[in-house]
Amino acid sequence: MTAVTTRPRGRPARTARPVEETRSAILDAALKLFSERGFEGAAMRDIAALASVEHSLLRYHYSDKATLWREALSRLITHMNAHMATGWRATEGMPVVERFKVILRHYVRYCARHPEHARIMVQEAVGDSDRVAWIAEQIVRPQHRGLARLLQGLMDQGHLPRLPIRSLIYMLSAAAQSPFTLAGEVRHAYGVDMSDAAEIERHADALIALLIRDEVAGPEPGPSSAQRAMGKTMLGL
Amino acid sequence: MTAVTTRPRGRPARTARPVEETRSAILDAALKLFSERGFEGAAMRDIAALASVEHSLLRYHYSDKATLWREALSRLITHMNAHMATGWRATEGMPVVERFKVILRHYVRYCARHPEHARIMVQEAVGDSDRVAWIAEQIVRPQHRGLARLLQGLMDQGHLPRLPIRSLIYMLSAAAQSPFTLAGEVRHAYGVDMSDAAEIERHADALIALLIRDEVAGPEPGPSSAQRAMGKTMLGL
DNA sequence: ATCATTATTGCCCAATTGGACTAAAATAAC
DNA sequence: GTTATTTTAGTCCAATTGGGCAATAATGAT
Repeated sequence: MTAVTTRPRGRPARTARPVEETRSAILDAALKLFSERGFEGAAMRDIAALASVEHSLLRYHYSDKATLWREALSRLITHMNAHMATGWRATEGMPVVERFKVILRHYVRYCARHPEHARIMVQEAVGDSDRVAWIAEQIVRPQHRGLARLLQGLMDQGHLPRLPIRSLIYMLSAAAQSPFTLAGEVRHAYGVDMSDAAEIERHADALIALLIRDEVAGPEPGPSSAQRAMGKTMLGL
Repeated sequence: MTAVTTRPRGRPARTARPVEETRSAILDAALKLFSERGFEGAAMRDIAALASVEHSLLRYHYSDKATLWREALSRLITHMNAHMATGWRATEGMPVVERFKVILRHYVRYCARHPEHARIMVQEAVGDSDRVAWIAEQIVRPQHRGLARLLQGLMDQGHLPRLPIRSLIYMLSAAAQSPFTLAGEVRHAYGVDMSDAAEIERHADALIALLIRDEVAGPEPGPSSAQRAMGKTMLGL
């Protein structure tokens, strides 16, 4: 009565999927559930199910839950670095303001495509779990270092108000991420889908326009600040 | 053998604490743990322990976990409304820019004192739980309605660039909340305690200066935009 | 004084959790 | 072909989970 058609134990006949693909599927699933439910809330078995794999396999490839989390985030960082690096490289010779605008837009697009990123940051940035320390060391510090230099340059040239750099960095990145991190809320409150490409660009435009408010050019007496502000936005960015 | 000194079942002798205080302690604990670990991650028993109460009592006062969550958030909203209302009332006659600055500072202080608020918004703004819908209806929509009118006025008078209102609201509130929501990260990455009063005011200054960049006054030719930006910040806000 | 209601605890349960261990097929090494 | 290694699945376990329920002291009503 116990064994009628119980599937035999070990490795199944279909090893069509190469190992790396399996590992990647596991990390994808882990990232998704960790970001949606937090570390404790994400069950290993659910991650396994999402990756179409038995839950014991997670422990085979990644020795425990904390390791799985770290591996998933490591891969995310690698992707982010790759994405942002193209932005920095592509603008190497540019005047600093133009460069900043391009990089901002790049960043907004990344936030839109990877809302898990910001969500995990928020979920973990509390208490004293090892994970906060890991994030601060692996992600926040390197990222902020590069950004701080760029922002300092912009302030020195008067393209940005002279604010405490740390505040500026936090305001800037939060402003970039916010509508995507809160995409569910936006959908319910406004009926708008923030994964739509047009919405993404609109938000990038808005962020850039909020931060950089250059004069049109030259020393002409200039119109009222109201008219200036309006004209600016009409230009697209 | 089973019963040696087993405490008798029912209500204990010490009913020193009035009921309302118990209920309030439960909501405090619930808010704290929901914000730190998310809905699924927060265990009823842990909430109970934090409120120094047996876990069955939660089910007596609030029939189930979802109800407890809703009650905790309702009380949070009430507090927020009360806090912000004083800001709005206190500035009723003021010119719109000054009013905006005071209200912004008010909001930053609220964010600093109640980082749970933003953290819960982020954790829930995903998927299609009933909780997202509840938040959008109860919190986001009313709050944004009031803010939108104020921002529209500021744009019309040229104190803010003319951006899509929705984007502006999300950028603005995220920028206000960010360093407090991520306080753990800030502590690890910068060694700074964002609950410190001076840091709170510094961040409020930064936010205000980033958003409002009025001319000093009058139509004099004016210094370079670099000098202007610098002078501005030196003024405090 | 008696009785109903309120506020609280202790104990029970079925389901779920992270993890340990075992079984076995696929693959590579010889 | 045999053997070792890699990769997978199934089973068992102790702990924890949300929720159900009975017991009982405090409080209030009569």
